[in-house]
Amino acid sequence: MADIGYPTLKQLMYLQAVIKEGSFRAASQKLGVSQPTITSQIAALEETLGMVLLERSRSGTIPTAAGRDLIPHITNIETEVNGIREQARFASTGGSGVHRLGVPPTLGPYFLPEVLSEVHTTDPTLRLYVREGTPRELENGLLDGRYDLILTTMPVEIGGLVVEPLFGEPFKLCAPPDHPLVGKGKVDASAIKGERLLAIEERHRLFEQMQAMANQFGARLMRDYEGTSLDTVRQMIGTGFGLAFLPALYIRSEIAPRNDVTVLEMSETPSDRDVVLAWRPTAAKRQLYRSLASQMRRICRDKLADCLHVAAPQSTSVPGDGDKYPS
Amino acid sequence: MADIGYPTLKQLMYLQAVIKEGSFRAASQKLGVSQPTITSQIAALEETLGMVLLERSRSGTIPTAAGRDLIPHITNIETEVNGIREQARFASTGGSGVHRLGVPPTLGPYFLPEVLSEVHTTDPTLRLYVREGTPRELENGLLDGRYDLILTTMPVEIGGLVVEPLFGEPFKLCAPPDHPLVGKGKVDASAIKGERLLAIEERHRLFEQMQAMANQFGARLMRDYEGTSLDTVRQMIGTGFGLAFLPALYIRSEIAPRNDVTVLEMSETPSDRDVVLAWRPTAAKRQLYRSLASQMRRICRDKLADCLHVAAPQSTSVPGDGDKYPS
DNA sequence: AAATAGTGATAGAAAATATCTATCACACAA
DNA sequence: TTGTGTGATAGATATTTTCTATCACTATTT
Repeated sequence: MADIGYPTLKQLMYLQAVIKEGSFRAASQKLGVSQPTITSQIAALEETLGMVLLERSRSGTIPTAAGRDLIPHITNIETEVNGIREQARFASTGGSGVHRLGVPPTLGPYFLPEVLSEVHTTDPTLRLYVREGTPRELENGLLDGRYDLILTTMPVEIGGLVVEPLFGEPFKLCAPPDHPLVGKGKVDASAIKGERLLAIEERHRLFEQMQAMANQFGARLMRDYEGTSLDTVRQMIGTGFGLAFLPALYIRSEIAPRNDVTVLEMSETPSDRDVVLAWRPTAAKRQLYRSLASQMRRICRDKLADCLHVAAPQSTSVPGDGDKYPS
Repeated sequence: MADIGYPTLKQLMYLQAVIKEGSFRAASQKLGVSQPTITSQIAALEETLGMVLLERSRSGTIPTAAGRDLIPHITNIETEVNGIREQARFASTGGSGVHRLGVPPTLGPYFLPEVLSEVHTTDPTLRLYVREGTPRELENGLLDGRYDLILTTMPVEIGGLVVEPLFGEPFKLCAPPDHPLVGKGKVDASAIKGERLLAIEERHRLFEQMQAMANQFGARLMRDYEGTSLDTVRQMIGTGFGLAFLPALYIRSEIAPRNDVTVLEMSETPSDRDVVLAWRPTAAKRQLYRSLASQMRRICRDKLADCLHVAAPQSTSVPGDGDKYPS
């Protein structure tokens, strides 16, 4: 839009006040500036826009048709500016606002419900907008700003992020109820040597961990029947397809309340997967994120200690993090 | 809303550009200002609002949650500001805009349809928002800015207005079809001496004119049966209640097409009512209004000369109009 | 008729803000 | 190691905003 200049917000507010008060002097008193300020700023506005906006007389002033036409626009602008200021006010009173949290689908849905209620009670102004993605997607999304922080599992591959350990999540061997190993007490590693184990799809980080566990016990993964989700894997176990290692939070959430799958106890347990919260070192709300991580650890210690190994309360950073930003 | 300051429009536009372009330098190139200008203006905005709005790094910048939350507001403000500029552009290309025209209910509905079509064809950007009122209401409304201009009849009682004569509107005597005077040729004034005439309600200027005409011919107004509108008066004439003087434009619009009322021809005719267009001497668009008055006279001369006495093409001002504003 | 009180406009000075150039410190890529 | 990108800082300059003092005019009051 060529030729026509830009008004300033002050000019528009001065015009609105003159129209409302009916005179330059009344408006100047209302706004706390001098009357010549109002006169000159409105003259400048009229020159910028190329329109006469007010009819001036010695008994006061009324808007022209052109001036009147601007009023709805100015009212809308005022509303938006006050919306901005309201958000600023909200932020200044400690409001935490909306933050986008990325989570893996094999973890988020089984962990977040355990903690978000208390997080929200503690800070009603903090709202977490949760979205799922694979660890690769989560890390890339954190880097390019699509997430503000992510819940993920080690290893975090992109350098330079702040990484706060939350807990280690054990895996447990699950079998159909009529499997020969059920009811036989602790299962030795030799019992599943050569056994074919079910697994989730390869694109999940969890697949690699399932692969590592199978290798650890001399078992093999069935590559012909991969589950698209943990629920699918559970269903396959329940219908007698085979055994699988499943994560503890999933078991607690989706298997413990049922009896279609039996959780076996092994004499030798596979390694935990280490769950962490991560964010950019430049994040404006990094103090808030650190507090959030601490709170999540505490809730895990209070409520989930029987099935998780809660991490020690200190952060680490992945190599590449400079001294510039305290984590 | 205490404490929180006001952003400026430029600051908001700088923030929006940085978020969109992904870096201060790209935004400064896009906006044609130097990069330190962007840096310092956004820092000032963050201080005004008390919020960190951007995460800065050496690879560019992304908005914080607080910064992102401002984007819809800034977009709305930009839209409204461009709406203002669009109106300015429209005005600068000769657009006439919306003007509020006050008219008497005994005249406006019978006159405006004769002229507004051509007025609109001549200037499609001129829109007249028509509202009715009594002459007293019209003059007061013009003074306090509720109307931009008014169609009214003389005398204009408030001083200091610009008054452009349009035409003189004759009155004609109307009778029921079976009245003894019907079919008797021209009616002498003596024929209605002592006759009781119908009239409109007293609050209309027209009532005074009907009173004057009755006095002129030695007749009397019926005060027991006043019509609330010209249509009501016509209906009363048609059902044999009596005679009345009615204005020529009303007759042309509402009676000529019917045969329930007969228009008599008198050897002595009553005075016209003088119809004028009036506006404030300070009106920004007074040149437009003068052109409008000229055009209305010309249309009356072209189309309505058989029933109106069109005024000469020059304006007069009611005493009280200073030399300050050309009319 | 004179004085007073209100209006918006103008002139020039002062204050405040915005923008500039030059340069810095840092990180990353070649 | 060098070159190229980023945002930040310092100080100067330019521009804008606001002020005080006063004007011209009109309407009201005395």
